[in-house]
Amino acid sequence: MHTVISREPSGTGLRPVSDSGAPAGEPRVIDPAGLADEVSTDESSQVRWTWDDTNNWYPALLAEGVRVDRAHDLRLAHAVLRTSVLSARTALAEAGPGAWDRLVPVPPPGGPTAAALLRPDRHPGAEPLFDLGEIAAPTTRSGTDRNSRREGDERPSGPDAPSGRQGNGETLDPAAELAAQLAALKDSTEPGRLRLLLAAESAGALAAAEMHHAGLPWRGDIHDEILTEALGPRPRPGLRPAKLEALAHRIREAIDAPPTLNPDSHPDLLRAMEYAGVGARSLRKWELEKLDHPVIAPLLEYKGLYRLYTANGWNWLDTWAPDGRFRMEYVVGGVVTGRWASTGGGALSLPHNVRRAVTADPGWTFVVADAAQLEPRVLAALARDERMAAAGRSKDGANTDMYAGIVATGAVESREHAKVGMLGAMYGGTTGVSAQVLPRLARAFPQAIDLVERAARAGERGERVTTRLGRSSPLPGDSWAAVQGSAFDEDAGADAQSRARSQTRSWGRFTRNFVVQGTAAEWALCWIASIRRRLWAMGEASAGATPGLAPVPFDRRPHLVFFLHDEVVVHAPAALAEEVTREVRAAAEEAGRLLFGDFPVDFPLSVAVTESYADGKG
DNA sequence: ATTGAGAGCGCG
DNA sequence: AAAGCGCGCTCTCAAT
Repeated sequence: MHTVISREPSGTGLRPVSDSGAPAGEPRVIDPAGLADEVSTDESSQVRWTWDDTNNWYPALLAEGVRVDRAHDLRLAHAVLRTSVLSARTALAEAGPGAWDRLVPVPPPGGPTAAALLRPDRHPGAEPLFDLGEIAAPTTRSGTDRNSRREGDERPSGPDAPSGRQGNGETLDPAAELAAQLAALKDSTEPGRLRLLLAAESAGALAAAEMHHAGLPWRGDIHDEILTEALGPRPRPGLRPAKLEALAHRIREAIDAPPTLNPDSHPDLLRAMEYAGVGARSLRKWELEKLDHPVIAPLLEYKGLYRLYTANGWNWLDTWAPDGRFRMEYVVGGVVTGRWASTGGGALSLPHNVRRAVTADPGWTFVVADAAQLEPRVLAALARDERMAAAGRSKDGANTDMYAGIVATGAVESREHAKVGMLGAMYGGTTGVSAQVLPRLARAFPQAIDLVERAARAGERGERVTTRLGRSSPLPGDSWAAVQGSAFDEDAGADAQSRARSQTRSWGRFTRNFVVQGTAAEWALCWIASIRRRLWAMGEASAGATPGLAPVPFDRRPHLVFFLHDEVVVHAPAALAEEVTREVRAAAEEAGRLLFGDFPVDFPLSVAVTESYADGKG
């Protein structure tokens, strides 16, 4: 049972729709302010709340203390059904692109991204889901404060935000779209897989909104301590931190450069180094490390600290975690493979050296869980390669390292060879150790290697490939075909041909990786969907909720605070850490079964219970 | 002043 | 050791 929530001229529309897409009751229009009550009283009946974009509705509900169990995000679902080969022969996919294809993700409210997206110059050709015309235009930001939070950034959201109409005047009819999607599922070649994918995608959208709402606990004082220790005290605006300034001085001395040399200017620095005879042809870390010259040590140290200062320094702290929480702006399904992306704050590349600032609240703790060697295990299951799966299976409950297991089969000599060999197989490596051991892996695990090879060949032919649950890769763009075509011209030069060949192989590497990375993303989506359901269920009893009274909000129970491709962080009352650990492990088993049924593949986790994220593996 | 590129590095 | 997949972010510099 679905309830479609929509923005109507006279209020918020609620339409009951059966799983077949037929109306299942009288549509109603309610006062937008009453939506939270409506949702919370209906939550017991297992309704799937259906809306255009989760971020248009859910943040406001969370703000009122209402958690949603199940949802259907029409924008995300449409994107999957539009491109999946499993639903290619359905009315939805055969219809031309429409308003639902032009939607862009709605940013979570209250953050810098929401304000930035209101600028009319963003996303030419695409329209945000809210109507620009009805929202006061923010003042244009200057370059220097582009990343700073400001007063007045809040935009209307949830029931107050117009969602029925787009900026270009096209209308979105959520009920009609739901009906089209349910029909597409029914008519697809693998309804079960696609249904699971859409459910997982929408559950992910709920989890992302919840993680944004709760925020990642962030100790600004510890972060400042890390920075001060590494860089010296926070400098006045426009100046370098003391340690960076000192290193800049040493760099100039080592290459006899004038005090005006700015080490941040790559061309200038490279020229000065050439003049001093350092022999560097780039400033890449791993190339500098090969050189022997007095400038190398201070330069490498400078680069490291410079990175910390510019990417995760005091400005970052002010912008992204000013109040003890880092509120990540996840973009669910933001990567072609189905992985999440993020905007702002670099949430998905949080450097290890600042993770010490991620500290649990007093009386609470983190459960940090990481799926060990997720992608090779996914590949083994995807290819139904029993021998590779067996290499990764845990013996007597011990946490088996899959790469060690591969070594134990005798296929390769060392763990390192197993690792780079598998990575090369999944990424399409053609050189070095990875290429050397590939034939041995192919002999030992023919099914698994064959799967990625076939995916690569398909991509090279310009075909789509598809993940376990049905997410298909995009077709190469028009310029791809143009380059291919030009290689077949009568007068095609050698470089046109080699360009075409290199492009072909490159797309093959993309599709080769797509099936593995994309299926791993689906496993992870199922994992967090299961975790969030389990945490909610266990929290009800343990949080001391009283029947008849308002339930304890999700962020006063064990709850997800971070998700990073194959890793989660749960923030939980310390006393519940063991129970949380059990549930997180059970969720991993459940995810494996959902994707691969009874195929005997293990997805072991490494789990740490810790006050600080820095202690949770690395 | 603003914008787009290239370089480089962080994460999985 | 620095190839091969997927991202976001910040810097400089040249073009507008």
